[in-house]
Amino acid sequence: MATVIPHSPPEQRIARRSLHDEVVERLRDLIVEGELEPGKRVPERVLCERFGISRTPLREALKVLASEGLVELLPNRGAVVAPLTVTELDEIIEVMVTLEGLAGMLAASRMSDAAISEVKALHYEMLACHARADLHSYFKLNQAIHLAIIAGAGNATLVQTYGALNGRVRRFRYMANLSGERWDHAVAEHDEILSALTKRDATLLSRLLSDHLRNKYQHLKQAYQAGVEAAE
Amino acid sequence: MATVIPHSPPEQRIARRSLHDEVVERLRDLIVEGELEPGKRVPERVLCERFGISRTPLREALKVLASEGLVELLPNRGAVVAPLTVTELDEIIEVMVTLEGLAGMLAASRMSDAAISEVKALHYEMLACHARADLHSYFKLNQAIHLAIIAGAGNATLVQTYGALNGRVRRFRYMANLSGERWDHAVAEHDEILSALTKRDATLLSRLLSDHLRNKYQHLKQAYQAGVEAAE
DNA sequence: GGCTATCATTTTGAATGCAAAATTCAATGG
DNA sequence: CCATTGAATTTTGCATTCAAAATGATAGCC
Repeated sequence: MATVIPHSPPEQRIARRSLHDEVVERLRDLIVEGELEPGKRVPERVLCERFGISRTPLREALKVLASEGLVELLPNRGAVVAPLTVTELDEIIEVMVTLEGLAGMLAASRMSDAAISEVKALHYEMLACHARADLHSYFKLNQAIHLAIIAGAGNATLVQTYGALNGRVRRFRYMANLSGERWDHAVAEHDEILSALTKRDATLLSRLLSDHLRNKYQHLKQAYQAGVEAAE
Repeated sequence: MATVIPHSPPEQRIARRSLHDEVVERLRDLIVEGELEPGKRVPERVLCERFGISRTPLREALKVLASEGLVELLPNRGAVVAPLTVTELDEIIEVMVTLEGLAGMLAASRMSDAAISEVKALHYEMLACHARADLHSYFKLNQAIHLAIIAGAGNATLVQTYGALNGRVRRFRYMANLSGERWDHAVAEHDEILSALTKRDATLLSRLLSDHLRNKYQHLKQAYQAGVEAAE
């Protein structure tokens, strides 16, 4: 019995999109982009009507998203968009920090020059957004840079694992209203990151990426908790 | 809009087991324990009969397991038990090594004395199995020790993430026929691990756990590739 | 007036049914 | 004899249906 295949086949990805997969993706987007409020119940009926499908593929999609941690299924009581406790958030970030570190370590040696150039291009686009104070585009490019480096590690499992965690926290991370000072600091960190990547300094890149995410989250959390207290 | 809940609720886990969850678990076990051969097609019909259920909950379970990477769904062509390429295996281990390192770092400071004592007990049970050359029980206890340390990190997300990856490779890891020398070495590494944990030396424990997994896999892979070549 | 109990309605969990795609297998032609 | 084609059968994808649980509403009681 061969449990492991000696080397991977070409793996064409032409696979026709099933209705089920379509729904998983669209529903995931709705949740990740924050269009569906966390903690709110999501009756199957309204989603069916929204997507124009029957309950069977919708329920399949809900189970999948539940296993990803994006929705919570209450037995006999339907689905709710999974709320994040700060504890869970801390935990997820802790793991993501580690994975970013791994990505940096690997990407430094494995990324092609072309891929590094692309990151550089994204970086300068991001600087442009910073200069224009275009927060939304800045976030998009920021994410793109991080995902590019993760992908640059050449480890599909890492990409997938990171992606699953990222999906759970992205909603929260977009909430940040960067103060000018913090924003400048984040940009400075990104400069260092790009520099380390260009020099292919694995240890440094790894540390910078980990620290960057830790810092980003630290400030996000402070801002959030200040907001909570102000609201009370 | 509160995206994050300030602190976590008691979170009672009395939830009645739905038929769907039951099937996910049983099917996962069948795959992880190697009872279903990788790469083999799994017609819905035979699984339905095996579990005595209809296709609806079974199909839901298949989608979930597909999202965990344990089965592959070929559109209109059913499910196959996901085969592991050596590339994927390398990737998964790379991530698991990192996560073990994180677990060690955290567990060293966060585990309770009682939890450490339990690990110690498992360790000595494992030594007994080593002495008796009881490989199967040894593997079980080995897994239990690693899972206990991962759990000792006090990070549910880490447990879940590690568990998902572990499920994909466990089948393969059990295949190992440890040579006497390698087995002795693994036991020696475990001694060091227990010592570092007892001393709560985070850095050391982290490094030992990472190295241990890397070594274990390295040898497993060599043995496997030797086996493949011998079979040719 | 407020609270509980009972019943109607809605919603979920799972089985069944139906159409489309894939697989099987036999027959035909080279 | 082997390859190819095409119908019969099986299998999958999704919709529909049915039963059980939960929700909401109304009436009765304190």
